[in-house]
Amino acid sequence: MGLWIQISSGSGKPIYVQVAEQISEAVAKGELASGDKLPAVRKLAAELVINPNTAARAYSRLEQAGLVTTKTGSGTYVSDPKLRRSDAADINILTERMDTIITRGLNLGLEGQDLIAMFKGRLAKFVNKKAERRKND
Amino acid sequence: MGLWIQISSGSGKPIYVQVAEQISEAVAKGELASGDKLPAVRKLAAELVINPNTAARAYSRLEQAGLVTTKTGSGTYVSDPKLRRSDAADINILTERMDTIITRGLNLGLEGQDLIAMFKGRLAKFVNKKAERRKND
DNA sequence: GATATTGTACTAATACCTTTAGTACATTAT
DNA sequence: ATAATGTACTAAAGGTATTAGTACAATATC
Repeated sequence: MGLWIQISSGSGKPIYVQVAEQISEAVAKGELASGDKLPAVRKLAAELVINPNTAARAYSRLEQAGLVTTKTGSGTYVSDPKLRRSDAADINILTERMDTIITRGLNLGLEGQDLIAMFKGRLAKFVNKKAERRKND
Repeated sequence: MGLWIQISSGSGKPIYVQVAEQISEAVAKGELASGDKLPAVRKLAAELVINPNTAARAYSRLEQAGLVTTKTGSGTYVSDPKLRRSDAADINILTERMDTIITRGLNLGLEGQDLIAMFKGRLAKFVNKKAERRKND
């Protein structure tokens, strides 16, 4: 597997956020499955030409989100999805973010139906990726 | 109309963002309609006990988003929704944010159907507010 | 026209965030 | 043992964000 992570300096987002987001998305799409090992922080840092500390910070963020498990001396692994249970605070943040999106969409002149259609459309891209992956297993 | 804007110091969000977001949401829900005049920056600043510059910055952000129109010497007014057309860049940002939410939701163990249900649920709160408002007009 | 009201522009200071760098340490794999 | 892994800590440098203060320009009101 080549390294699909792309760092964009003009993105406005910090490097460690970009790395964490792209890994998160890969997990959500099933491109990274439970148990998969992530590159070592020093290796990832070398390939992306960033500081090892920055790579470690991305992993730290992912671990805090419960998405990966780290074992010193062994590596960082995608954690079991069944152990990633959502608590009330997580759901609250999710709904707040939905409200923000809905606010923005409605104020752009979109209708509620448009927003639902968009949301389903984006969601399909995730589910399809997962389905493709299951086929190839 | 009393002042419904609530500033929370522990929110992590800058004051001007909080103000702009709450006004945006009010517009999306129809609590503020096209043509409505917003409080003057100094008046808003005095009521919220913030710096007038901070209030002005919130308005500036809303104007950049096309949500309000400002006339120096006159005031700041909610703009006509029909003039708030969405361009490609706006839609792109919207879909990116949807992807972020979907990523987070799926990684929390939620199913696609759960996310769609949540999204519709949140959207309903906006549409209902608009319907209530139309009734009272 | 005079005055008040409104939004804007500019500077400055403070604080925070990000990134990099360097070093050292504990744990695990080989 | 040796190598490889993640972690912890400090430090410095640079940039950005936020707020505050002051002065200015345009409009409304009389």
